[in-house]
Amino acid sequence: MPWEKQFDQNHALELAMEAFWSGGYEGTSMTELLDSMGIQKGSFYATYGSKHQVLIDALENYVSDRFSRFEALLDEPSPRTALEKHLRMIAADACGSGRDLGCFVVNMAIEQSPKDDVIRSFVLKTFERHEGLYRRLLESAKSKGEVAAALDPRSVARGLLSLVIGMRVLARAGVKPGMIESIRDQALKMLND
Amino acid sequence: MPWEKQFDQNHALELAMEAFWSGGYEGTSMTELLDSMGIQKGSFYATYGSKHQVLIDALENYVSDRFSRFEALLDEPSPRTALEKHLRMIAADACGSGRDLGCFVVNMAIEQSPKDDVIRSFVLKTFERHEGLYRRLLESAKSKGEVAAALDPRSVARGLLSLVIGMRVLARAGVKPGMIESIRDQALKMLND
DNA sequence: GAAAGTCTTGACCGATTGGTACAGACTCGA
DNA sequence: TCGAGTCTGTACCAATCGGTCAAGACTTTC
Repeated sequence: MPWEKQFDQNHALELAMEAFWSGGYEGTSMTELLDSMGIQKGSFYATYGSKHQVLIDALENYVSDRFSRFEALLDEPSPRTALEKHLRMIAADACGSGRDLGCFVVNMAIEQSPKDDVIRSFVLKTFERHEGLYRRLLESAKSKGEVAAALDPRSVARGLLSLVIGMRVLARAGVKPGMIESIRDQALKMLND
Repeated sequence: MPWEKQFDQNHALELAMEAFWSGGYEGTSMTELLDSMGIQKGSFYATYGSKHQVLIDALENYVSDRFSRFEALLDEPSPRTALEKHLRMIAADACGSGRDLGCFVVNMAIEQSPKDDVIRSFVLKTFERHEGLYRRLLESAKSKGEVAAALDPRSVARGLLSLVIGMRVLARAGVKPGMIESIRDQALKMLND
């Protein structure tokens, strides 16, 4: 049939994600959002339905993109090394150019979890998934003798998750890289007991 | 002179704090804010000047209230026990009735730090103050032989801060108490190396 | 080339935003 | 008792909020 869309839907969604990530959901007005996406109101509502739906779509894209890389860690030969690499990467992210963005999921956990059930359950699911990844890596490392036999994978996984979340909050708040590096070191130390 | 204020200024500020804490700054409209405070627009602007100023005042009250209790830990005979008590208290808070509030400072770090310089520097100062408290407690514990001589107070202090921040984020997101307890246990373990 | 169908544009909507202004209620000192 | 001075309640403000809709631009199919 006639006339393809004049803009790249996925690309516009990506731009929407960046806008929400940096400015928050309520903090990003439709005007700002449309400017960021480079499309008009009509196209927006025809394509995505609502501001809220775009937030959901953007969040899902964000998470699936991140996790596709995270979960590749499970295939690496040394789970401990993989986990260490992951932690270093997260810390590097929290010092890099986008450091004051923090983590999109964490930002939404704070802003929207208490008022929006859809966001809340998505955020909770994502945190559980992240914890589960850490736990499986730790279990695997344990079975290979790469970490102490006494280590409790579930508890350490949760500790790592909390540490990483805190790191992202601090990065968005604007702390200096030295702070992030200390936290990374503590995260690595957590694998030792 | 004439006519005292018909409402308790400090009490109204306390109510404003609760509103911002739960709903965020931009997420709390003037209408909601005034309803929460139980006063009228005229009184509000005559007394506090602006919505923004009330946020600052509320944040400062929140922090000074919390830290007056936190810093009392420095006077306790056993710094390690004091720190452990503090961590248990924070964890209990994150499981208690106000668990889905999270931490007001953390919430504002996410929402306003990147857009508001006043908030940003206040938040950073507060995080540094919190880190400093942990560090002093750890130094004191170290000098008393309550923690290992090899422990790096600065690094561990930063790890604890990050862990606690993560805990509050997770609590606001709505995780089950078991998660919080695991994180608390990891925080306590961090004192052991 | 005309009909059919999809896309973009921008005018428009009522509601709500944070903030101002002022009339009137009130309490004080003289 | 009567200003003087302060507080409260509310009408009002322009601006912006998220969202709708119809007119027209455009590409395709017949």
